Amino acid sequence: MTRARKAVLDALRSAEEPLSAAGVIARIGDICDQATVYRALSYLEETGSAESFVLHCARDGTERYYIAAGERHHHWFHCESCHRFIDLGVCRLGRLCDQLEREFDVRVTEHTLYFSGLCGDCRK
Amino acid sequence: MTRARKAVLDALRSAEEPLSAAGVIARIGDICDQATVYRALSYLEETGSAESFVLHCARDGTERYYIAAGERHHHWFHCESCHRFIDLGVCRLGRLCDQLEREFDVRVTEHTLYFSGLCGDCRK
DNA sequence: CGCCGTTTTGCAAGTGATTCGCAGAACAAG
DNA sequence: CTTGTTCTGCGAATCACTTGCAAAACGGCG
Repeated sequence: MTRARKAVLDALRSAEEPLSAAGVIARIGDICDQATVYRALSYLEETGSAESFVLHCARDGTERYYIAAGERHHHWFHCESCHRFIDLGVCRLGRLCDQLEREFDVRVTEHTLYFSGLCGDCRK
Repeated sequence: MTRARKAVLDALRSAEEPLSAAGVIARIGDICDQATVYRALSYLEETGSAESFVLHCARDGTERYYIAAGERHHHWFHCESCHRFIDLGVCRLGRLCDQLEREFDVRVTEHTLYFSGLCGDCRK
């Protein structure tokens, strides 16, 4: 693993929430170029060390967010007010996926799911 | 409802699947300008006549897809081979949303969910 | 119907996120 | 150390989408 890729993976691991490319660059942009960050993120995803999803948020626009891959994949809640993410724990769609595969005769290889709204703090 | 907006809404209604802005423009680009299509899509979504989600696909890249709003919102399956969408029927996440709201003390105002993989035809 | 203030449109240029081309740097194997 | 391969930085390009602005369409109302 090269220096740049390691730095990107470390950034993802130490973040407690999904990071956009811009987020990664904000953290380690001094270590390597933004093109390198993008390439490293693609590489990490291709090799299974990271996962990503595309999320649109009013403040930051549409960006792809990355997370270091863990044992099992998680889903996230995004607060539209403070723009933090809350980890909703491991995926609960296993049964639904199976059911849909049977019901619609498809092979589901991946799914994208996230929730947005207001977190407890911002709702008060 | 203006001519352009009506044309865009008709395009969404007559499509049996989510359309990207490019898809709409392919259908009615001769009637109005692409900027108008984008503006009309935003307008339709703001006023509740359409819904959208952002999907990434290997062939077409990352685009926002729109559907004419029906009684209840649906979720979709996207085939990575023929790039067609399959309507998976109305949302089945009601219970899960409620549960997550209680479990994590959040207010879920919207969610994004779609599945990708291979459809029955392409799997053969 | 004609006038006037508001909205919408077309066109062209601008943004923001992401990707690419290319030449030099870092590596890996022998 | 040499050589072939992979990775990086830098700058330019691309893609999806947005905006500024002037002309066109619309909506009331006298």
